[in-house]
Amino acid sequence: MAGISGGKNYHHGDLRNALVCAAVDLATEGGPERVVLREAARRVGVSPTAAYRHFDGRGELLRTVRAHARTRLADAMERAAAREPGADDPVLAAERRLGALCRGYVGFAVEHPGLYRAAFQTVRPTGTPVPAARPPEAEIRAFALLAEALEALGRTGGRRCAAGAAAWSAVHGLSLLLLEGPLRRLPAQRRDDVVAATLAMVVAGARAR
Amino acid sequence: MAGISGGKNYHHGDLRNALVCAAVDLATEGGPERVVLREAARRVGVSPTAAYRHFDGRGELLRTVRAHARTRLADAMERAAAREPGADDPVLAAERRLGALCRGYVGFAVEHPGLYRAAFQTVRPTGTPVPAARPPEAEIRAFALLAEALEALGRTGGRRCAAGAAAWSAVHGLSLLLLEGPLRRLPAQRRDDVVAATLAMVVAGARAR
DNA sequence: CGCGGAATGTTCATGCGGTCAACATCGGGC
DNA sequence: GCCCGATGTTGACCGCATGAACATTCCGCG
Repeated sequence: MAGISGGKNYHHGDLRNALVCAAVDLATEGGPERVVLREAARRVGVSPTAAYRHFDGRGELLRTVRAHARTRLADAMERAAAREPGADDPVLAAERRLGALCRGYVGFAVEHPGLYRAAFQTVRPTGTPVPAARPPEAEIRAFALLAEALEALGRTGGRRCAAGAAAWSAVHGLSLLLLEGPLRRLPAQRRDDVVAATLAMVVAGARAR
Repeated sequence: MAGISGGKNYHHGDLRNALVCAAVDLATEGGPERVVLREAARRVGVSPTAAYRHFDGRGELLRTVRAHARTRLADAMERAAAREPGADDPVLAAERRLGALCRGYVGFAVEHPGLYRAAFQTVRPTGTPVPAARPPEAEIRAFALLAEALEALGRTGGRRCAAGAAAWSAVHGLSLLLLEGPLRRLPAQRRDDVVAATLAMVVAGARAR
């Protein structure tokens, strides 16, 4: 795993970065709950408390992983959309793009379950204060991509955000049901059926608007 | 909280039950991650290890809470559907029922965030073996309710399960985004918009089938 | 009626994780 | 060349899960 952000160069050289990479690996392997300070430090070969020079604690480490994971998710969606063949009909093209983005979303979730869960699971580990209020989903590119695709699909009834959130709900819920919910361990065939049905619902919802 | 299942009557009298109730309370207050053996035991006034006479460990306690939460969710959905006025047109009635079930679902999630999360969050606490494979979503009444409502709505193209899962994905994803996802802290007005948009998508998906 | 085993709880101990305070070390600027 | 601050380390404390050994209580059987 290459460096993620700029780094220092003192004793270790690049501890913050190294810890983030280790933490991302941990999340990839076992989801956010396995992102554990001591283990990250261990993997980097440093004492547990060293991390406190770079992070406010486990919480901030997790938040950093989350940002990373969200970026990778959006990248995966864009790659999926880029692979999608274009179409002459702009509406058809827009529908295809929407579908491809959704498939990219769910595909990422299925391929990197741990990382995906880390991207959204906002479970504050016991007694953490509620974070400051921010404009809701502004910084989440995955959402923006869906909302844009829906907008391109035509009249979203002035409710661009709501429509985007609906589509997002569908792919997010599907991903979680498949990953850690009751649909995990669904045979591949039926899983594809479910994914197809959900995509159909999303597209139908966009059309019907 | 009244008893949930049959109980013993030895030393404590009804320890298993008392522990389950305490655990459900904990989940209600702070979600599954706050369902912690020691605290449940503390609340019941018993030593931590006493719980091991009744549960295999924290995991089983959580599973019990989960079953309880799922039942309550389905109950809430049925209550919501029962409150919904009927309609002469059977299709309209079916659509109304589907909508009511979905609102009941999301409403339960919003009203009892912790319990709702406990109902589905299947995060095994580090290194638990994968549970035995079972018929996927058989025992989850919430899902069955949605699938039935969709079926009543007409031709589900032989893909009853898939269609149900799609609807389920939508309400589940919506609930989680609202609860612990990036949509939490959305002002009430916009939240209603998002819920409405999602329901519209579900119904449109059912129509378009 | 009373005894003995099983069911139920308790105490003690181990190991892991988060976090803090005090201490050690290194590196670069003066 | 020295000193301060940035970076790490040690040691300690606390909560949690869990297992082993021990204590207590109940209940059925003789």
